[in-house]
Amino acid sequence: MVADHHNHNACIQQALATAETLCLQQGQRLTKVRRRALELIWESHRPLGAYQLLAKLAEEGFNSAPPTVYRALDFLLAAGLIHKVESMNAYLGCAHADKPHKGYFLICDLCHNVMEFDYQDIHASLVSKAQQQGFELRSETIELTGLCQDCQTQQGAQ
Amino acid sequence: MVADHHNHNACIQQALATAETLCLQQGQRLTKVRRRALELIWESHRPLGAYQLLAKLAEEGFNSAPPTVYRALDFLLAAGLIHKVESMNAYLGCAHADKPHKGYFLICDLCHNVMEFDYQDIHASLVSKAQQQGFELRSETIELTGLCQDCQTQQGAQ
DNA sequence: TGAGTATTGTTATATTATAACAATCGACTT
DNA sequence: AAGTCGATTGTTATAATATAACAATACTCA
Repeated sequence: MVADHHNHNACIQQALATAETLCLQQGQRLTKVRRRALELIWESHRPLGAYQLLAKLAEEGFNSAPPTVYRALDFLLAAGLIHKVESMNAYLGCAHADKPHKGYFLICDLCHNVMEFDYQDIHASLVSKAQQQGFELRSETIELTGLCQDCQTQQGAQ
Repeated sequence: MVADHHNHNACIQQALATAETLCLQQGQRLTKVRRRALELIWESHRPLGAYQLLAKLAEEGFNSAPPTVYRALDFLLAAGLIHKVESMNAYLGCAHADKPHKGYFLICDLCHNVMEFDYQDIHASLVSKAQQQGFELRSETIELTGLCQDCQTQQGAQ
């Protein structure tokens, strides 16, 4: 069981509402399976693997073949509603889908919770670093692992 | 054909020599298959997939079952002689194996060449960012994609 | 209603990676 | 030189992640 640091239900509802709005604005269709996939990803609150998600969808009567889940994931990624955590092959709800941004993550090696963090200055450094080498930046994968505060405390307590 | 921006042969020899030295110092054995794997990774000069590497090793008479290549890769990763590019599931020679460091990469979306870049200030920012959230950093995955200078030029020329 | 596009269903397969246990090798001891 | 023990490699099987290709259905809009 994960401690509930916040009202997670509310943050799921918020994310879904944002998703509805964005899709409407952009003439994209948030179909049943896409919507439910997004909701399930948010419910997990830590990165969810494609096949874990597929299993949950299957339980609810959705088609259980891989393309179902990968199509939903592709859609949600393209819409900026989720991020892929490359180092885990797993997917995570994006907390700021309304403001296009890169996902910068802190991933706990023990509890596997993930925090998205702010990055304006780091982003600027990276862009300028790249420019120095004549490189035109398109995407950034920033995934940091280590121990979150809770897990440090628990380790110390043992 | 890739333009030869430098004497790549020399840089492979350098890398192999460093590998020999490091392994000796640490009482690790750079066996035939490990040595050849490292050499092949360097020869490609861009990230090489595990099964691509396996195929090359097989051509040369090494065992052609997956564990062969994954064991070699695990060894080389643990020794800091190569990096894994998570966003490509591919492996790359480490240019500074003698100084422990994280791999920070610029990856060209077109030619797939990869540049490792320097990062002291970015590293410092990331550590402090993490600390602000009570997070103890262990590993960093920094993979930037975009267009390298050559590919920008070629695109413009078309 | 019909035509055309987007979405989903379905089957098959590609790609990346690991588990488990047996055989062999190397380094060191006696 | 033979014995021992741990590290390395061989071998078979399978897990985990992801995509291709084409058919069927649903949605949109004229």
